[in-house]
Formats: sequence, C-alpha cells, structure tokens
Amino acid sequence: MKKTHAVTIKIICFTISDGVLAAFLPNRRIPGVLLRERHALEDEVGELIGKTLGSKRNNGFVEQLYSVSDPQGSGAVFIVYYLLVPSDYITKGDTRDWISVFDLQGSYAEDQILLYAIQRLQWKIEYTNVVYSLLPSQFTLGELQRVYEAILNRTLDKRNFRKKILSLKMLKDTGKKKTLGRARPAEVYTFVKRKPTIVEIL
Amino acid sequence: MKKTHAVTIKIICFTISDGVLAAFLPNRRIPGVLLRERHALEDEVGELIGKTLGSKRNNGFVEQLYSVSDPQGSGAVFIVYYLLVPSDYITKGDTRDWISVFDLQGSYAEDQILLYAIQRLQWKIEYTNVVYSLLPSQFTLGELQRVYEAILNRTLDKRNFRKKILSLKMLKDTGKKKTLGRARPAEVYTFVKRKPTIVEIL
DNA sequence: ACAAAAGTGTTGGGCTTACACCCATGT
DNA sequence: ACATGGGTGTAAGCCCAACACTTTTGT
Repeated sequence: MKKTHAVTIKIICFTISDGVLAAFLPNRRIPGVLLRERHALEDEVGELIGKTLGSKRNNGFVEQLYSVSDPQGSGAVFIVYYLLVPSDYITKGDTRDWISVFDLQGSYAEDQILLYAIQRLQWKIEYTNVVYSLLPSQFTLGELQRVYEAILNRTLDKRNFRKKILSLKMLKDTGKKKTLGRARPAEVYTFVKRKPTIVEIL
Repeated sequence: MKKTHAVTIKIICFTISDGVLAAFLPNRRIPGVLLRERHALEDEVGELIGKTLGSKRNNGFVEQLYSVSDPQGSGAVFIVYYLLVPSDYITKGDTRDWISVFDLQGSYAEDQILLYAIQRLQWKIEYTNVVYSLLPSQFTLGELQRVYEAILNRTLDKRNFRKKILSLKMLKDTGKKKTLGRARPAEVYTFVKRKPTIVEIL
C-alpha cells in the first residue's frame, strides 16, 4: 500500500492592466505544474512563475491560498497560490490570456477558486502594503488609488484615501514631481518597505 | 522521473479546558497521518480526528491552515488543519497531552505553527460564529464570554461583550435559566446556526 | 481659455471603550 | 448575612464617510 500522491502547484497571476484587475488564464485555466520529487514548494512556485510569465526574477508578492484534493477521487493534491506582478513585468503569453476578473460569471470550473483569490487579495490590501508589488518603484497617489480601485472594484474618495494611506506611513515622499497628461504635476512617492508588512490600523 | 510525494495531514486540536485554550500535542508534536492513495483530504481529516480523539463523529469546526514542504528537502508535503472540539467530547488520550497554548515559549519545532494557528483562530472568532463548536448546545453568556477570553487570552468587559454579541443576532434566548454555583441564575442561550457563518459587523 | 487631474478640511454619525452598582441565588 | 456571578446604561473619544472648490499644467 503506497502512500504517495501527485502534487500540482497552481498559480493565479494577478496584474493591473489598463486600470483593471486581470488574471493570467490561458485556455481559461489556472496554470499549474507537477511538483517534482525532492523539491520544495517555494522553489517550484518560482519555476512556474518563470515558465508562465517568461521571467526568472520573482519580485512579486506570492501567497498560498489553500490546498485541495481532486474531487474526482484520484488522490491528486492541488496547492493553489496567487501572485501579484506589475503589468510591465510580463514578457510571455498572449495578451488575450489575461482575463479581467470582474467579468467572469462563475461559468467555468475554476471560477470559484478565482473568486476566493480575489476576496483574499481584497482583504490583504486593506491591512498590508502588498500593493507595492503591482507598482513601479516610483508612483503618484493617483496611481496608487487606481490600483486599489481596480482590486476593490469600486471607486474611492480621493481625500479619504490620501488621509488613510499617509497616516499609515507606508510611503515616502521623494520630493520629485511627475506630470501625467495635460494636468497638474503630482507628488512622487515610494514605498518605505518593499517587503510584505502588516501596517498598523492604529 | 517520478513525481509523487508523501502527503501528511496534521491537525491541531483546540479545546477549552478549565477555562484555558489547550491543544492536543502528544509528545509535544502535532498529530499527523499519511494521506492514503485515492483518498480525499477531508476524509482523512475525519479519520485522523477519530484516531487521535477516539471518536468517529465530527461536529467540530475544522479549518485548513496551510501547506508546507519538508524543509529538509525530502519533498514530503504537510497540510495543516486546526479543529475546535468541546472538552467533554474527548474520549481518548492522556490529559497531559493537552498543552495550555499560552504557556509555550517557541522552544519546540512546531511552536511557530501553533502560534500561527492561534492567531488565525483569534481572527476567526471575531467575525464568525465558530465558537459554537467549543460549547454545548445550551450555555449562558458568561460561559460564552469565558470561551472568548480563553482564546483571546485577555479579559473582556462584560457589558460591552453582551451588547456586541446580542447585536450580532448569533444567539437565541431559550427562556430557560441555569444556575451555576451559588449565584444568580443566568439566561440560557443557543446558537441560531450551528454551521460556520460570517456574522455581519454592520 | 479650457480641459484634466492634483491637492486640500470639516462635519456628523456610528462604533468602541471605559466604567459602577444592584440582583438573585447557594451556602 | 455574605459570597458569587448575572444583569444593566451612559458618556467620551475615535474612526469613517460624505462632500466642493482651488491649483497647476498641457493643449
């Protein structure tokens, strides 16, 4: 009686593309790889990211969602992660493989997993700084707000947003300014820490 | 090149014993079983609960914590759960295997996992009704409050606690009264739902 | 000059916290 | 009668949500 199992790692890659939260779903499936023998989960996650996104570096935020066994009874185990990458980081894959997640209707098998991943992400950005992994190192408060709005799928009040973010001391003012389009230049900020950090809600 | 792995399910059993949050840790280890081939995770979780606690029924709340691969590089995978059981439900195992969790000092290998499990549990009881699985079907507000205090490891204000709990509409007043020790009899309540439910925080 | 995004304060309501005394029973 | 836990209300502070106008630039 053997007790070994095929273990598959699946990763939902999120990015913000054209101001919209999108997930990488070629053929409408969440990409996965079999965990090789004598390999650690974290290493394989890195492998899979490289394979699907065409990049070896991994500076995005990764979080494990949960593990499930195959409902068909094969005994196969799936371990699901999600990942945040800035859109300019993507070098591989068809643009059409990126699905705007708030369009999906629950009609595909894996949509429940996606919906759960979105919820987890929405919770996470409320009390951590993980959005750093969706932004370039320098950005404006407007750009940051648009990232939050894309993930939360609703508009936010500009003044309240700024008050809250600045009170959390997540950001550092560079003193520089940046002009986008034909409008007043905006103050440029960077994140104090580019590592996942729980920010005090006071 | 085979791609199969030993998958071990581990369960941290929590209970409230003498007003203290305790975990079942025989030999100071988190109990586990190897996942058998062609078996689903949930079934094996039930098995493990029966084996370790000596009961086939499982009416406790179970939640998956996360999965890790063996840091030694063996490729083994561990999937960790935690479970809430009322203390009178336990029929097997030495009383001394139940460790008061706020006594532990991080000196054992698995203490980090335990600390994380406690944190998850603390979060969970703040916005769900899962404490039902630590209580008999009928109980007083005082008993409920002592469960919360045991898990959160701090005292709570009696009046504020009652206001909050009652406003959440988790409980149903039975009209009955129950007297504990030499004191005024207390109103007896039951949970409206004995299934995990997210309660509105308004 | 005008369009477009940046920047800036105040107010009201709701929630959370802190806090002290009387009540009903068992011994 | 006294010890024990049950039961109750109010006030202050804090956080969140709503809301409108001026500023600076590009065209």
